[in-house]
Amino acid sequence: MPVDPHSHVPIYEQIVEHIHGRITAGVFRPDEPLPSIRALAIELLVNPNTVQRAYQELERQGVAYTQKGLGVFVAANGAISARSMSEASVCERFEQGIDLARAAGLGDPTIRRLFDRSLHEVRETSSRHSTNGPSLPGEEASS
Amino acid sequence: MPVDPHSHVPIYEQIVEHIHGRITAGVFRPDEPLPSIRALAIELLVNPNTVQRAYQELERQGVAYTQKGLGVFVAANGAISARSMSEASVCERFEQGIDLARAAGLGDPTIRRLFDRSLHEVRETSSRHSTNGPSLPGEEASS
DNA sequence: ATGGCTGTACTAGTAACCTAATACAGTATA
DNA sequence: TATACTGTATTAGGTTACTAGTACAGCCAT
Repeated sequence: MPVDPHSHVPIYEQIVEHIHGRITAGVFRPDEPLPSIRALAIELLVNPNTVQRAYQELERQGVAYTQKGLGVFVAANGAISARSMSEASVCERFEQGIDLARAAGLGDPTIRRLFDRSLHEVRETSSRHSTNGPSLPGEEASS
Repeated sequence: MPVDPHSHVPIYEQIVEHIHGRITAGVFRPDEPLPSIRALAIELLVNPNTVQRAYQELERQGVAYTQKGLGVFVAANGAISARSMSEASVCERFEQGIDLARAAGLGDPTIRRLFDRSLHEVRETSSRHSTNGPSLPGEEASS
């Protein structure tokens, strides 16, 4: 449950990005159901309305589709869509950091050094996310 | 005026990070005055109260100090403080991106590829920030 | 058909961030 | 002293994100 209520990014967006990651990683496969709104709300200690909003966003993106009374399912091309959305989110964060660094007059070598430092720190602190399995088959084929 | 009212990060924090960058880059030097609250509010098209909040935060961090009736000035060790705060902000963004990427099952090579792509894209789009001069003496000495 | 799931919809309330307007206090200069 | 800058403080109002509670509607198994 990687949701941080104190983050500046809205919870529903965190959920959307979380689902993107799960689909990209192959945890949720096309035509398989996502966790029910209520179940995920309980798991994340979040209001069901917040989860619903996230699922609406996923449907708007074409990553998922809804069958009333049955649940929300991963779309046929959901894996591809989710992958590109995931990469976009990642790059967005990277670009924000790079913008900040450039504004501070930092050069590319320094920026790369900071990135490497972050890469190593996250490795040490990566004892969270992944509620069902700590080791997953890491997809390794960038477009 | 790099302030984005539509961003999820509060305007006052954007201002704080902006000032950090200016001090780190040597635009604002120790014991020199920062722009007045009202002047910066006009420049950024923002409410003076928002700028005041940013300046309060800078003072709380020890980056700046206030002399009532005179203005807000860069602290003696403001450059060092601002530099570390800038780097922390940059790394925070990087770590957010890395967390997202790992949650999507992406491996280090892919993550580095995305980072390089971001680095190049920002270079092309870097025709903003820096209100007074496009080229500044780039500090190049990381701790 | 009843019960238990699913998603959907609506209203109300809270908190954070920001805006707006105003008033006050300290400092410098003419 | 008057003026014009500085920062400070207070009150009110708006928007967004989220919470909370409730009610409704579709699907399915018993």
